[in-house]
Amino acid sequence: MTAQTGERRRDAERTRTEIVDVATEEFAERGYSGARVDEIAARTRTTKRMIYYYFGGKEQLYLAVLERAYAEIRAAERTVDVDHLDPVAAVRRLAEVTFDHHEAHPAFIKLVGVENAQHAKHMNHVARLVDLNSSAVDLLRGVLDRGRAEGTFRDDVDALDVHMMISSFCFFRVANRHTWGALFDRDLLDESRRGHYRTMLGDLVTGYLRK
Amino acid sequence: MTAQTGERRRDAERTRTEIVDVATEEFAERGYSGARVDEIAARTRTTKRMIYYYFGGKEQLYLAVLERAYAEIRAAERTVDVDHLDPVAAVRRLAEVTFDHHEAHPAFIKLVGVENAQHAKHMNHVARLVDLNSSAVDLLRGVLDRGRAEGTFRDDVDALDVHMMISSFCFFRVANRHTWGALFDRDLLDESRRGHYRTMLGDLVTGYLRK
DNA sequence: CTTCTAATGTACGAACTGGTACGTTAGTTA
DNA sequence: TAACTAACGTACCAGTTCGTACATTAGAAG
Repeated sequence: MTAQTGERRRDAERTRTEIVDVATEEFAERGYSGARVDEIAARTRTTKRMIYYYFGGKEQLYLAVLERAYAEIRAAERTVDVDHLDPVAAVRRLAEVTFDHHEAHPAFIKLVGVENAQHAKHMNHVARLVDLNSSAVDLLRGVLDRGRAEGTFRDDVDALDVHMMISSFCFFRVANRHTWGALFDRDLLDESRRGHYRTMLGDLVTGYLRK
Repeated sequence: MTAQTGERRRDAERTRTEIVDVATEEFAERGYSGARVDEIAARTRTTKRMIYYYFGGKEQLYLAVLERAYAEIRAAERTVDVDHLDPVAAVRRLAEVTFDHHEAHPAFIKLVGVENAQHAKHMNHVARLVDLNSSAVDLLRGVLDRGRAEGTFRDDVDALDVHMMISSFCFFRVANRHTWGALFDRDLLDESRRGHYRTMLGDLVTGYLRK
């Protein structure tokens, strides 16, 4: 309750946050079973004991990591404003935001991969996540409705399918960067090709939607 | 050299194959560090000792798994014949073959994820893989050339980019099945939606390519 | 200043896990 | 049938890794 931040040697909140920060990197990089509790502790200014003190165990720590990662990305998505754009431009804008998100949060992408590798069994235990998650799709649905009413878009498309189309392109580019680089000698995240792929995604989606 | 197959108690080739079969499932399901050598051995008709006898260690076994998985999928790709189809139909056919492949080989998809999680560091040690891998893209490039010559396709598209477009859609659907199911309550592999997604992919790609 | 507790650190144990030393057997060859 | 080798099995070790018992301290409360 005091204001002497920065010099306190005991700060529960700070310790918790730091543990989750480091754990996010560790789990993203090595997977659930590959991640080492000792390693996470070592890269923190505190000790392994604190992980068990605050979180209870490796699994609960992973849960905390997952929950925070999703909460962050959904919060960012909610800030997008597309109402002042025409439907085509709005869809393109949404695709670009998703594109940028994926590029800016590689650790998140990796966590999604880790969670899928475990059949999403942890995610089901975090009820809060499901509530958070419709925001991006809801935005998209609104835009699609406008486009249909206007007569610009075909009217047999589902918002979730379009979201999947966009996500898959963005996800793949980040997630499979390494095998793609090894097999085809092309770095999908090379800065010089960034604009090209961003435009390509927009063309792809709007092209599909148009009547 | 004898012909008494089926009753031999000692069959090196059979033992090797069986180990790789089981290891493929184990590595795909649990990841590299999550996979247990003891578990692989237990699910085989032989013992852990044989894994070390034939492969040398966990890492070399993983390499053998990876190499065989890629060899299989590339071999299947090579069998596609698109020369008798017009460019648009041929592209659609290639997309569908990729789509079907991904659906039929979930273990392969998971291995790709596992390998990317490790920055594809093992793949670089399997030189044979890189040679194998251009087949799908070469086929596609030929079709794109025909389409351009014919005037049907835009002429600013790269075959590798189109291949990426197709792969990303197919990959995502299989790889992220579980988180998608948990977050949006939609099973991307549900049989009743299979045809829908297959058509959607074809529309998407051919729509993008057309002038 | 004393007391009390949340927060923190140290040291260690039990189970797991990759790997190996050593012995055995099937099947081939002379 | 005797000798030889590839193929196989058992038992075990050494290092790792999650988790915990126990001791300690910072800082708030009275």
